[in-house]
Order: sequence, then structure tokens, then C-alpha cells
Amino acid sequence: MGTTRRVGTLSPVSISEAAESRSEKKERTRRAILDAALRLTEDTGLAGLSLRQVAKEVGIVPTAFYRHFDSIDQLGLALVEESFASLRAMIRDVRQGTPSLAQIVDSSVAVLIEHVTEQRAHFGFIAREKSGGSAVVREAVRRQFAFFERELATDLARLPMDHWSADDLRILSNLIVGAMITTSEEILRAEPRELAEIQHRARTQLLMMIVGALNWKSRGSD
Amino acid sequence: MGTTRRVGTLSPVSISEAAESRSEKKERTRRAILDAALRLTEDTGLAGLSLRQVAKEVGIVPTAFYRHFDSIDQLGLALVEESFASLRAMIRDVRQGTPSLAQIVDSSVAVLIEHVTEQRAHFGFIAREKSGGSAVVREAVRRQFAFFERELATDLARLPMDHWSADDLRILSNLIVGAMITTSEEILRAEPRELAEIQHRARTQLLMMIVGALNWKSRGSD
DNA sequence: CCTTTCAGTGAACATGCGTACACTGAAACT
DNA sequence: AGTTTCAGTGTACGCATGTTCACTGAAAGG
Repeated sequence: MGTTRRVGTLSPVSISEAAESRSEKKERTRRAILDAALRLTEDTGLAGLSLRQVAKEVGIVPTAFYRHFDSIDQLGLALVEESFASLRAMIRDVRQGTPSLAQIVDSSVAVLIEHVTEQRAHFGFIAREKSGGSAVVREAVRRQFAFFERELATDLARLPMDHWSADDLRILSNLIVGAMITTSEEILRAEPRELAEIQHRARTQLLMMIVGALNWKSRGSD
Repeated sequence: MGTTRRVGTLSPVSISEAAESRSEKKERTRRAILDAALRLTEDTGLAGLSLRQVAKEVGIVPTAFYRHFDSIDQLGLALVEESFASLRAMIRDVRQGTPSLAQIVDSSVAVLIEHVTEQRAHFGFIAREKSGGSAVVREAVRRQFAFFERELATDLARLPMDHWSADDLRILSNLIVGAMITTSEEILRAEPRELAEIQHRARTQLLMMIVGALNWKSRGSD
């Protein structure tokens, strides 16, 4: 809690402890605003979030908000950025060592559930604002998902699907990402005791999709 | 436009034409409110919809709103009901004569695209409020989807998957419904020229899921 | 040491909100 | 014909909103 890290171009006179530079203080307030927004949007969505509410929650006067963000929309964009950083961290975890197909599936689902429950606020924010009230925030979320989908497609290319076209990989990737989003939303609204069932379902579904994809080319238009 | 249909327990004195009974007038206003709400939520979501906005759009004084709905939430529930009626009509279309598997897939996707583009407002409303601001409306949407998912599961039981358990059917159904929702959202934000691509993708994905399901049991845990 | 920077203050504003209340006038009922 | 019902009116209220503006005081910098 007692961060004494220094920042700036040159170190000042020599401060013993517990002091806080101006930029540190500002950063702390900024974080407090982001956290307050994340907490408050849980009930109402970003659309129902007011500048004054956030300010009161943080403990600053409404006008001070403008020192950090131009508008609620800009705050929203910052939260999109932050929330997807969370998501990317998750993917990094999944990528570490993935031997057999069944293990890929298992670990992917396990990691998904773990991250969603740990980062409820971020995932909830994404889920809500994906179809939320602000056009600019909504668009930002969609761009991130599109980016994400492309990444998964390149990952999938490493599976034994050599002859697949880039288009087909994108289609499968789109399907999987969609299912992942749906599962995340289910995790968010589930009670802890339901998680095992959701995990089982997600595993099965992911396996169905992959098995389906592997058997699909050979079948063609049945 | 000139509806002269009579309603009530006994027919009145004999009205020549263009007259409107009290209940007819009320119903017309109610519809106007629902339509206005559907139009206005397109930008902001139900959370950003105010009673006064709706009233102004309809051309009544704000307090008159209460003659029709207790609150915006109640309005929301009525819209959920109406929107899902739209969805059910779609399913009825799909069920009519479905010979081969490939044809089921083709016609399902075609009907989905057709209905979503025709009923943009309703599908858009569902997509938004699925994760929207009002807890009671959100819950109503989710119940409808759950109901829907169960129905699809019984439909799937008629496919050659005799040995499948009810649980497995539900899992597949959940996956398909999820993909259908995702596709609907894509249709809603797509431009007309992109529809062909979306249709192709949805067909492929649905086929992947079904093929995957059919091949899944035989494989087990690979 | 003196000046500049700037996060946060506090009062003021116009506007939009939900809702209470007493009302009107035409349709519906007896 | 006389009475009741009720969709819609109009006013008024207290409250929350975003944004403006001039300000303060401590940290940063010359």
C-alpha cells in the first residue's frame, strides 16, 4: 500500500518516505476513477453512468473529473483498453505448452473460467458494452474482438488443418470466439456451484466445434 | 389505414365509418408508444430511454404514459414479449418441411437473415437488452432464450442422434442458439452487401457444429 | 527564492428527469 | 337522459445531470 516509487526526469532533493509526487497522486486518482466506473457500470451499464456519480464515489468534485478524461466516452475507451489487456493476458496463459488436442481444449476452458471469475469487472464491462449505449465504445469493443479473432485464426493454423484456407480458418475462429463470449457471459451470471456444469458444457462445445471443423472438409456439402 | 372494426360486449347504435372506439384508440396509442420506444432505444438502449422522450415522440403529455405502462421497465417487458414473438414466427418458418440435413442448414440460415433484416428493431432490441441496464428486462430476455434453447433441443432429437442424452442435446442446442445470436448481431450491424458473406459463414458454422456433434460421440475423448 | 504549473475546489447555470395532483371532455354504460 | 369511466391535459415540484468559470494551494522548475 505504501508505494514510494519515484518518477520524473531528475530525482528531487531526497524524500525519506511516504511522500507522493504530483504525477503519482494523479495516477492514483485516475485509477480510482477507472475502478469506480467499473464498479458503478455493473448495475447500469456505461450508458447509465454519470460523471457526478463517479466523482462522488472517488471523492472528488465533479469538475475535477475533466482533469483526467474529456468525457464519459473517453473513460469508456480507457476501460475497453484495460479490459482487453486482461483478455490478452488470458490468451498468453493458454498458449503456454499445448500438447494434445484434448489438453488444449481442457486447459483453454479452465483458463477461461479462471480468468473470468478473477476479472469479473473487466469481462462484465466488455459483455455489457459490446451492445451498449455508446456508439464509439461499442465500436472499440468490436474492433478488439475482430483483432482477437484474427489472432486465434493464426493459432488454429498450427493445428493439423494444413489444407485449410485463410477464410475457413477465420470462420472457425469467429465461431469459437463467439462461443467463448457466450460462455463468459454465462460464467458471469452463474453462481459458483454452477461453474462445474458450465465448464463441462464449454469443453464439450469446444470439442464439438473442433471435431466438426476437422471432419467438415472431408464431408463437404453432405 | 381506416380500421372500423368494432369491439366490446354489445354493438352500439351503428356508426357509419372512420369512427374509433375508446379501446381502439387506446390500443393505437399503446402501439405508438411501443414503436417509439423501439425506435428510440436504437441509439441509447433501454437504459437511456426516458419516459418524457417517448411521450414527446408519441405526441402525448408525459403523465399520459402511465395510462399504458407502470414504468419504463414494464414497457421493456412488453417489448421483450413482442420481440420474441417475432423470433418464434421465424422458427415456425424453419420447421416447415426440412428434408436433408444440408437443406435444413441452408433454409435455417436463409430464414434467419431474412427475419433479422425484416425485424431489425425487434432483434436489435433483444441483442441490446440481453446484457442491458435493467435487471428485470435482462432476466426476461434470458428466460426466453432458455425456453428457446429447450425447444431447439427437442427439435434436434429428431435428427439421427438417437442415442444422445437429453443433456448432450441441450449442450448442442446451447451452442447453436449462441451462434445464432452472434450471427444476428452481425447481420444487424452489417451493410447489405456484406450479407452474402455472413450467410456463407453462418452456413459453414452451423454445418461444422452439426457435423462435429455427429462425429463427437464416436470419438469420445480423443 | 520566486514563478509557473495544474489537480482539485465551489458556486452557479440551464436543462431534463420522474412523479403528484387536480382537471377535462368524450365515450360507454345504466 | 343522466351518470360513470378514463385517456389525455397542464402545472408544479424537487432532484440530478453536464458544463462554465474564477479560484486555491502545493509541487515542480528556473
